[in-house]
Amino acid sequence: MPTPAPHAKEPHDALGYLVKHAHLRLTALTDAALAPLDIDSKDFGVLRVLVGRAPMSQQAVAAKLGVDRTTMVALIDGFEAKGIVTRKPDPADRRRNAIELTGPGLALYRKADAAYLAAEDEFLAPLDATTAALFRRALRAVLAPPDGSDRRDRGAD
Amino acid sequence: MPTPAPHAKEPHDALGYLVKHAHLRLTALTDAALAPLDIDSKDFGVLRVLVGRAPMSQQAVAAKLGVDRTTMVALIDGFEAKGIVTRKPDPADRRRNAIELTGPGLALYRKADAAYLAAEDEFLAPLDATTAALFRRALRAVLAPPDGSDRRDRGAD
DNA sequence: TATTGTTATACTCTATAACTATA
DNA sequence: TATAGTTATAGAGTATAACAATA
Repeated sequence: MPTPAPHAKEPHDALGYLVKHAHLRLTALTDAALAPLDIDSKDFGVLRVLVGRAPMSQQAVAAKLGVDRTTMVALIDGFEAKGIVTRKPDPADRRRNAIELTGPGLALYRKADAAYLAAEDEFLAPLDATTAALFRRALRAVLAPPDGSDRRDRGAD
Repeated sequence: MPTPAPHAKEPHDALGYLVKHAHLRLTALTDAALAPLDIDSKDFGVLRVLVGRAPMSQQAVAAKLGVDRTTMVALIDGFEAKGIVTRKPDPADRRRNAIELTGPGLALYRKADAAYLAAEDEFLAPLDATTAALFRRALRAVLAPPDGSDRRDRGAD
């Protein structure tokens, strides 16, 4: 038989579909959880970089998140307007802006962190604790830089 | 309780970061694997819906993939121009286009499927077989319809 | 009146290029 | 010259709205 019968595969079994929709669902959950605080998942990613660290330049934050420095401008604009961060010229190098969480910004982060963790828990609810931990470990393993391979991180949060 | 010291969390520990970058990496791998066939991951998703099934309307394909019907138009345009699918009015309902894989389209799908599976394997390479299977099951579980009022375990797939 | 495919349009997101001020 | 931040612009991707053909 030259042409074996084509078998109908369920598209939803493709790993790409599963991972993509896992991402969509998790983002929807975290966005919804953070919405009452008037921030979204991407904003929270920035807060997470800033918290508990010395003031950073916008470019350093951008690099940590894998986004372009031009993309950071609007994000920091919004944070500054809300009083979440301060943006002052770095005395050591006045080309740089030193970005630092304010008191209210830190308070906001704490609420956001709780909301974010609750959303994570909701996302992982179908898994028992052991499986959830293994799931997390598997994700880390899969993202560990494959030696000798060229890898490019893109995008925030 | 004057505000406990803010702890610096590694942003890359957030589940959202892990899932997002897993998606980015897997997409990069599958896109690269499919590029020699002149298709990408999204095209492959469409092929996967069409293969081994009776001809479908554009809208049905779009719904299966969770995209808008207007988005399907250009995708099918490209496939038709390449001779991968035929697009003829459905005799039963002439508003519909019956989309069907051609012979060359099926041959292309077979090559694409092999390439896609190889990319999946590369993605999962850091995991042993048992963990990889568990990872897949966990993804399915996490995507199981959240509206299911009845929380009962349904034995995986 | 509702639905399928189509087109035109708008919107979101993000990157590239160019400008400024510093170094 | 080179770098950080800013601005304006462009591109990719996808959705919304309107229209023709069909039901």
